[in-house]
Amino acid sequence: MSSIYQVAEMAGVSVATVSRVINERGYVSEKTRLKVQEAINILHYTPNQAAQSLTTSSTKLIGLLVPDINNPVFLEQSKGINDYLKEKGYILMYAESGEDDEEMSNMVRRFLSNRVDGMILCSRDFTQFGDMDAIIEPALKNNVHVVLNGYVDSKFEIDRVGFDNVRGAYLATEHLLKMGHSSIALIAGTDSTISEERYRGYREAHIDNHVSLNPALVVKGDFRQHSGYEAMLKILQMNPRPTAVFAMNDVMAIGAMMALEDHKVSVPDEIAVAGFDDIIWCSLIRPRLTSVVQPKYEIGKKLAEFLLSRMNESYSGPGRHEIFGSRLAVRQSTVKSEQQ
Amino acid sequence: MSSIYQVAEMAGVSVATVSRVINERGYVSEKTRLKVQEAINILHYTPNQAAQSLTTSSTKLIGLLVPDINNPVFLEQSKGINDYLKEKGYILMYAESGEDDEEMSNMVRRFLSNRVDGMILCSRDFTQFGDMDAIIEPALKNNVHVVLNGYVDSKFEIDRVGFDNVRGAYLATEHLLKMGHSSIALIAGTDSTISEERYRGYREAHIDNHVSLNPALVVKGDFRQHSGYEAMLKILQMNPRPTAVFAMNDVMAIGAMMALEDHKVSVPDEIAVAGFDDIIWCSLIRPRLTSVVQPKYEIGKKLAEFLLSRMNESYSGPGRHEIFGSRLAVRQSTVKSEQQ
DNA sequence: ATTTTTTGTGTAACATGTTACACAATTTGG
DNA sequence: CCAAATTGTGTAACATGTTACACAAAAAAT
Repeated sequence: MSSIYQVAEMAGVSVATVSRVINERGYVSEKTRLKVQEAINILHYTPNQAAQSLTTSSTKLIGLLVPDINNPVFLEQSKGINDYLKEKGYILMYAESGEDDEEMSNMVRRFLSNRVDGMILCSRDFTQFGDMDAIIEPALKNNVHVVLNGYVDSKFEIDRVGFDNVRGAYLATEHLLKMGHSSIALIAGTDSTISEERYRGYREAHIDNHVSLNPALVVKGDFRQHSGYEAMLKILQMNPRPTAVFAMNDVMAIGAMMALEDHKVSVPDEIAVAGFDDIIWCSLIRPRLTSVVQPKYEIGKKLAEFLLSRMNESYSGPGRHEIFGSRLAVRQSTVKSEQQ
Repeated sequence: MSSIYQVAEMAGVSVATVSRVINERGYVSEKTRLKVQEAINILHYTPNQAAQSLTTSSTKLIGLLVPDINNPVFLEQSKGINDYLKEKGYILMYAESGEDDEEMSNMVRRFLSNRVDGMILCSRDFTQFGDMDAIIEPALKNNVHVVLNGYVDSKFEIDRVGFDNVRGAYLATEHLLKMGHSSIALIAGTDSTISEERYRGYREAHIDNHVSLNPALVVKGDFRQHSGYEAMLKILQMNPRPTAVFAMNDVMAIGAMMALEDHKVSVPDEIAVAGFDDIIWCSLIRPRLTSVVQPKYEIGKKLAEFLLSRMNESYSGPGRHEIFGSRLAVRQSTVKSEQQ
């Protein structure tokens, strides 16, 4: 790999001059500039970002940690982050943590070791980590800013971007109630703040609409497709059988729909189904899946925005907490054909 | 950000000793080791990878360039790459090029500037770039290895991993012919090697099965969903109307199916549809989409494998070219119910 | 007890850039 | 035409690590 010294030698100038040419800083005569430029081209020289960042102490690198790259939710969020950051000259360093405590800590350390200028951590639920603060402390103590997507109680002043899960679940449940269902099964996710909040929305909608809650209607899943399938099998056994199902995320809702298909139960005529997240699959599957719309792209963008404003110190106050609102996309899976 | 000097000072030893503790190299007494370890913990010190890579001239970073992170094909491929590389201690630097010449060149330069140890470039079709060699030359001239996913004529000895498009298209077409269709419309992609090859498979299957080709049945798309929808509208106008459609990728096939749905044409009874890539959506949509299976994950893995073998010099011969074989996943979209 | 070997630690050079400062060559102004 | 201002270039220090080499202390061998 060629270095600035080789370029300097080939051009017959000092390294300082080469640096000036590259960074277009200070005085350089046209004649010299051309000589240097030519040497650079011949050697295919590119400045070593590592060495560069030693002096400038900025790498233009942002660490992004997501639990699962394959999950459409995080994917779209990443897209929002990437679009915003790329434009500002930053480049992303992706890493997958798989909702694992240890792994998460490792990747944060790895980011620090690469001297990222900042990092964005995403998780379905940070509360599961015994001590989230311990994970991010190394970053903060070294003045590397961190923003979070999700739920945390932190003693640090940290920016977070979240989503109004209570309201979202409320909307979906209310919609089902308004469609005349009074027995709505719930496919829940793993124990987490996110699940709790979505449950709360489900609950409140019942209360506000004077429909009594039946704990027997709650079946637990793990946010993955297969668990949705399994949960639906259990629901089909129930007696009396619920006429509607609300799944805490789309992937489980889709699993549930597959179970219904396999058992020749028609959606929405016999059982209506609603999901959460509004991933792209909702419009692909038939009947199309009613779902709570989460502005994933915008959430990503906001995360990036928060981070950058911290980094360039245009903001340095207490931890901000932006909660994005919900909207329900009503589709075929909850609207009987004669009602359409 | 704390440095090795601060650790050394706090522990009352020299930087060399701290370095020894961190890298577990050379002799260090237990007592000293503990003192240093403690200082590291207090300061939350992490070695600066940038400085480290200055001396070791290895960053453990691999650049990965894909045209579109949102495309399920590249996504799964990335997963294969990531899984393989992560295990070996490498970390990925993702970048999106959007099938753009300029952008691609930029990102390669960016990778070099970050002194990646190697890079993997993916494209649907490299031939579209006027001079692909010019893009990768800076890397190769600096001894940074490059592997490609796709089609290129290069003067360099470069490893490539591809897929047998001719055979894949042949299988899909043959299947449709065997199902009794003699008039099969083709939704083609943008002009590219990939399209040419898939066309060749379509053509050869016709010839081998003694069915005459009808150029009027070919409609051009751009590999995106909407173009599949539009193409299908044109196909529906044809007279006589074809009884089957083969789309050069799944995304277009799905667009086509949506058009058929909107026009209440039943699949596969009135028109059979087959796609290419076997993305996850094939199993989500109804009827399930018959598609050519591309071992995306394995292709990603192979790319990573090729790269690493070049990097650690366990291989340094001429450019390898691995072509993965095809298989057809037959699903509902091409098999009439009474035949099931 | 002396020599040899092993263990433990520090000094200084190097990897690749940036940049403050010094100095020389031009150009400008009176 | 000479002082002042501007322009052009080099030297050397610094950023943060690794490591060869030197040297001292402790342990083992004779």
